[in-house]
Amino acid sequence: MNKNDEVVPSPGEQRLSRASVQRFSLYLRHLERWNHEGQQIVSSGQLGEALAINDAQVRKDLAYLGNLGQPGIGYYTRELITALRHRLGVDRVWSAVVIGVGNLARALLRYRGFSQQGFQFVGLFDSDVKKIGQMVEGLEVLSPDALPKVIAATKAELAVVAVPAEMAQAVADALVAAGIKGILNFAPLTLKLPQHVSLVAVDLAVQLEQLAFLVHLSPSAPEPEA
Amino acid sequence: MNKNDEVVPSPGEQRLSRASVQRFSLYLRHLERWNHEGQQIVSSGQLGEALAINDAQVRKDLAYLGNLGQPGIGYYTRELITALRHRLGVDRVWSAVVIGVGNLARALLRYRGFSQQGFQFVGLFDSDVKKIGQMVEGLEVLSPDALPKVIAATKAELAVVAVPAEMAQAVADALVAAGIKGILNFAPLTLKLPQHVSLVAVDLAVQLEQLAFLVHLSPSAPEPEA
DNA sequence: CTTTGTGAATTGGTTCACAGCT
DNA sequence: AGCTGTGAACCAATTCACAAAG
Repeated sequence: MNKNDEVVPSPGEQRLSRASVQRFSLYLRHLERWNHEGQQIVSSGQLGEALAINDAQVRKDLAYLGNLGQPGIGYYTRELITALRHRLGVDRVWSAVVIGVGNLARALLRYRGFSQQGFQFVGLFDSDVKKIGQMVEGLEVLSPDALPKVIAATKAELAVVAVPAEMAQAVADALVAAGIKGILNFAPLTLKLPQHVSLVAVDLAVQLEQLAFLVHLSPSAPEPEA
Repeated sequence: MNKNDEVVPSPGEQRLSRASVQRFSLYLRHLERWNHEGQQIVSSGQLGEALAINDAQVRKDLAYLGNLGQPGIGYYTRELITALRHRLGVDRVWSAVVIGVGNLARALLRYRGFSQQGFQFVGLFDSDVKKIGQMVEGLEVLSPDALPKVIAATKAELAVVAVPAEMAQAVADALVAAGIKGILNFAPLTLKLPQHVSLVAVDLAVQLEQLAFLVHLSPSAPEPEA
């Protein structure tokens, strides 16, 4: 089959598998640590071992970043990091608002990994009047009424929804109306969003159930094979 | 088509796709709500719409539970719930310990969804001497030294690891040594575990990066097609 | 007529295996 | 020698499409 004109790999955007993007963040984390430890070169085998995946998989993934690999050598750590950050879109600052000031929100706000990766929280909202006005991790808790103004003023593009399930869809609708571009949802329901708003959902109860299930049907006898 | 001997669906364990299990928890959540609202019958189309997936997918998934569907009718909500809970292994109580008493742990402890699904937290551990002895959500914070005893005494099978990355592998090793069967890991690293211990990992920073990436390459123009 | 259950087709993702570069 | 990049093979998951059941 000739492939001259069928699928031209346009230099800007190759097709990249949903799953490989999941791994990009993980590569990045390991690379940043190794870079920090002074390691200047890294191989697909090393990365594969760290993430417990096949080395060919790693090369396939990294090939999406361009031909950064040096045959016989490996990849230059710094170069990979730069390319990954660029590809993931984290080579710039992302502003995010957080709706729902519970323990989960506090955990997120306090986690310094975010600022290291270029995320900053620029607004904190809760409909509980007892919380409004409080300072939490350096931010004042505001009424959700202020959402449109704050989002417009800060140009926040991302939002974290950490409210009870009953309120989550209404909150999401307000966020969409205010022009937010992506939502990280922790509320245990399936949010309905217009397709131009991106969604990542994390349901902690589902994860724990998942684990229970794995244990439930786990090979209880550790096979005596190396 | 005879199916007598080729792939005998042994009543105990059919092969079930990893991905479909991910969805079982989600089906269960919707079904429980609908059941609560008095809906006695549900169709694959309804479930598919709720989770934004194909209806054939739903039927394939549910077929793993046995032939519960009534052609021309749908599924009986109660029956589905019972079967799902049984299959997921959540038709019993699971005991879990939590290591690392930060905001994330508090969020988990406070979330009532867990107890509703049959999860109970029976031990809370932190190596910070300032936290040891404190009461948190009705549990006393203990030193990690007490892990083996508590796990033996409570027969806890699951553990939630919510400690900083530097400590996580050591904590995991201690949990494995104490006989834990599954770990839900929130620390941002890839834990190395013996294969008889199950693992579910949730990395919040990765999820936020994922979202940034989606927005980064999102079709910024909402296509004017219905 | 509605909805299930499921082979067949399709799509997507992973692993293999090796040519080619250093 | 060692390691990358990638077509081909393989495996897994999703969707199609339709026969069978109520």
